Amino acid sequence: MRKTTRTRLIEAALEVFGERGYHHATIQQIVRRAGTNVAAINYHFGDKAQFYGEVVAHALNLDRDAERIDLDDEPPEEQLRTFVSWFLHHVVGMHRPSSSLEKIHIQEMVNPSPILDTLVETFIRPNHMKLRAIVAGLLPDDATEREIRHHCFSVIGQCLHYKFARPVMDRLYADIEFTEDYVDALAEHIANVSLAGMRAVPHQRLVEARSGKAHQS
Amino acid sequence: MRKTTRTRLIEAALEVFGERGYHHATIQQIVRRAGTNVAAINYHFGDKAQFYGEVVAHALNLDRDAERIDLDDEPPEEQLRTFVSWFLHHVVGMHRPSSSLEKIHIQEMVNPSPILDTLVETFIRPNHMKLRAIVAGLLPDDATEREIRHHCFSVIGQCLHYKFARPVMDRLYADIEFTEDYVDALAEHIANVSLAGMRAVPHQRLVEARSGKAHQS
DNA sequence: CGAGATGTCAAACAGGCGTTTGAAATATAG
DNA sequence: CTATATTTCAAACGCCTGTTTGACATCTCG
Repeated sequence: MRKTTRTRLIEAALEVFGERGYHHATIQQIVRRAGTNVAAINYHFGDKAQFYGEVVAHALNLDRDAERIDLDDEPPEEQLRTFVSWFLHHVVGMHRPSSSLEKIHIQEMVNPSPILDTLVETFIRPNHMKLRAIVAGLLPDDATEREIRHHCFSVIGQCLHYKFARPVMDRLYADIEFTEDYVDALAEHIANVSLAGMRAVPHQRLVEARSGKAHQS
Repeated sequence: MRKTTRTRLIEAALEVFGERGYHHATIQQIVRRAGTNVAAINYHFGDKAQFYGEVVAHALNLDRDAERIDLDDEPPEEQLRTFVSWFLHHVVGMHRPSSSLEKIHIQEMVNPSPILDTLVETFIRPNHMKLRAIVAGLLPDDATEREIRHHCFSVIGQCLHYKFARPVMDRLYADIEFTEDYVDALAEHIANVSLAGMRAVPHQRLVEARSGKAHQS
């Protein structure tokens, strides 16, 4: 049995929404890629917004079945390295084409649509909590919520920069090529910086305590 | 003498382009804020693209006269802390309204227009080179180009994350408030992580050398 | 003053967008 | 097979872009 128009639309829309984002993607582009015409959107999904909602829901279902990283029996440092490498390769998707859900994830970050709430709860928060657990295991036991948060954001921020700042990077340094090996090296660098930052926390507290006393006296 | 329509247009456009970005900003919004009508754009600037070009050029001129950070006689660590704090407060612009040029800088990163080339050469590269000099001073003397670059991107990436990921952060943690004090704390955190990352470089080389030998044997 | 250059404005234009329509094609039942 | 429901399609609609037009107002200077 041939694919229904409905599924062809969803698959085409996954690509187009991933490439252009919700606002920039046009219904024309989607239906052309799906081999049908604009009225099909209205017939099957109502309007563009509802259509986008169903497309994201479909992508989230696909993702549920996808391979997951598991890093349970590794030491915490290795867990972080694995996570960073996975995040850089898959979510940031530098050398191989990343999945459509991850592309939409990126698009929603820079141009949020109402669907972002669902995306955060279903996709982003679980991944964030995974990282949070790793970071909490690397920081001292009495680390505050805020400290854990900040170190998580440091990790993610370093990774995402290579996605968001690509146009600027290419102009600053014309010779960067994001081969698979280079992304591996990037992952190692980011993990090293992050681990060093977390290991330095106890020492920083001493420094702060000292300057705190200096302020008081 | 009252302001000419031309300058009123440029000033209004600086705000609107900074808020919405080039593609999302409409001529209607700009001329309404400037108190004139759409034909003025065509008369004074030709079309929207040329208009945007002159607006950015104007913003770059304004920036030339703006206050600059100078961090010559401070120790390298303090230079980095000053830079991070300045970058977070001004470019990322978290608590007080950032300048229009910096808003446009952010907009162009996520949705590049042809003007990005000029922006990189005139505004971004100089700032990047300033950071590069600081980072080079903090790394070992034999640090490679690539190492310096990566540590620069780690610093900037951590900072910009608080701009680009704000919609997601607000949903992950509803209670974050970006007061001036909090941004100061963020700046300290980012500088700490980055400095720890750079100080760890010699140690990492030992580790790599060892694992390199292990691979060979 | 008053003619010519300069600046402003409301209105219309062309093009792209999402959406709707009504008829034609296809599939599904009785 | 016939009748009914479902799905597809080309065309048109209304809306909002950026752009252009031609008339009108304002300023400049001999």
